[in-house]
Amino acid sequence: MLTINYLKENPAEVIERLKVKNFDASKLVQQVLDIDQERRQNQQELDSILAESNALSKEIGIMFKNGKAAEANEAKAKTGELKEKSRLLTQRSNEIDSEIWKLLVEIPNVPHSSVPAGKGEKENVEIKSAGTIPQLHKDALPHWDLAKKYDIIDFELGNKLTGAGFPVYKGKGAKLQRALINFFLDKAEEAGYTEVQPPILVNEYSGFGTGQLPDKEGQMYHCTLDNFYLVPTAEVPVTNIFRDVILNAKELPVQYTAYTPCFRREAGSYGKDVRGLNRLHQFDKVEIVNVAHPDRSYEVLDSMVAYVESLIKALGLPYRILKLCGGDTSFTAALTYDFEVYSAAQEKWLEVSSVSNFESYQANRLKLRFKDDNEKKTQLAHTLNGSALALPRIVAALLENNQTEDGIRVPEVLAKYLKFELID
RNA sequence: GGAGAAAUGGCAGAGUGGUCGAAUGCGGCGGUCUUGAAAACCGUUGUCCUUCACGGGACCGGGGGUUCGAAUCCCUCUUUCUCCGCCA
Repeated sequence: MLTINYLKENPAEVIERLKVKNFDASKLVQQVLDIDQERRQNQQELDSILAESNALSKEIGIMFKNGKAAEANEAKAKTGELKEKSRLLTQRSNEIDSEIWKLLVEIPNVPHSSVPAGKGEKENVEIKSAGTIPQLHKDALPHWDLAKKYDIIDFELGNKLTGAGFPVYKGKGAKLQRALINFFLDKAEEAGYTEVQPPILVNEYSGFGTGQLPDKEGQMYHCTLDNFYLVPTAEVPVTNIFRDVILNAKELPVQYTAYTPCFRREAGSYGKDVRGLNRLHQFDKVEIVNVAHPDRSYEVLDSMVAYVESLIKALGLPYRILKLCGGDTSFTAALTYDFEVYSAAQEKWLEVSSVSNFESYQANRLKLRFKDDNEKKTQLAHTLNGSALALPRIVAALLENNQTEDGIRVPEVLAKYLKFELID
């Protein structure tokens, strides 16, 4: 969430820039400012009451020590009124805090000044397009048919075990998954990321920290008995490693990578785009997470974009990079680049990565701060993350684009992870 | 799952109702000394809210309570450790 101080200092700017996200913040911002005014006044009153009562208690203690019990008991009588006052002020203070909190979580992150206005996908700006779209032979098949033909992914079986959107990878299909995960993790390590294996169930504090809760509750699978959520992305557990943490400025940027399965309910998204691997309830993904100094977070974002691009290039897939418009940029992000690869048999661009700078929006929820050795104050850090990469659509594109009459060629970079060059 | 013990500052570890935000040691930072380093010595060393500032307030695992006053007493939750049971 945005900090109150930021809202207080730049109310007009916040309102103006949120229009790019098609969000009218004017009312919310005003409400926050009004309540904050009250909060401060309330706090001051409470503090002075407490100061008075602290002083009185101290005096009473000294009186008892000096054997002046009668005086002490007299003084005690005076405390009743102070207690009642402080009780009321404390109660009001709690109410105010929760009111402010409710308002703040409803205000989206302010988009970066370079984010174009726009309502949806169509207004996203293509900033780069590269690679060659392959000419497929005339009997070329979409990946779901290839999966069946070579018996590498079984959608019906997953349907039997769990339900739609939970495929079973078999034989060379399973090995391809494993190879991709290892390839992505090894590359991330080379790029300076530390590998972590986080839990894939998280508590509600973690869900809140990265912004999935409270508003996107319905996107996650919820284990109600223990109140845990299945992670929709490794971003959640990995970023929450830094919840309530104060880093030393020298440690920045911190770079973590993790492979996890990801679980998404995808409620309400049935229909045309969900065939085969295009949209699943469970999928594998390697994520990269950065915690950066505010002054350098956009450099870090650029480096992440370059890194993700290098992965897609290495796999030999045609791709394009989009800068998302305001309407498509998520609630919590300030700036997002999407990567899409071209899946030649479906003749479709598939989103395989989303790289975002959240600036201090998540950090404020997480209380993730850093401190310079020679500075007294702590400062909120910036958080960034990106898929590097999500497997299913990469697999879909690889299968479709690399199909030949003899079988499906496997990218050369995976050679050291696989004992075969052809899926046949 | 059952029984018991514990949770204090970066770490270790005092503190069982009153000037305790908290002794002491280690570590960190600054300094003296040194050609440099070590040792020794001196100083400093948590977070948050509020205030232009002085100052004030909150925090000793989380929440609640008792009391004029709580790190200290009570309730509750969480976590850790030990023992038993179960188990990959």
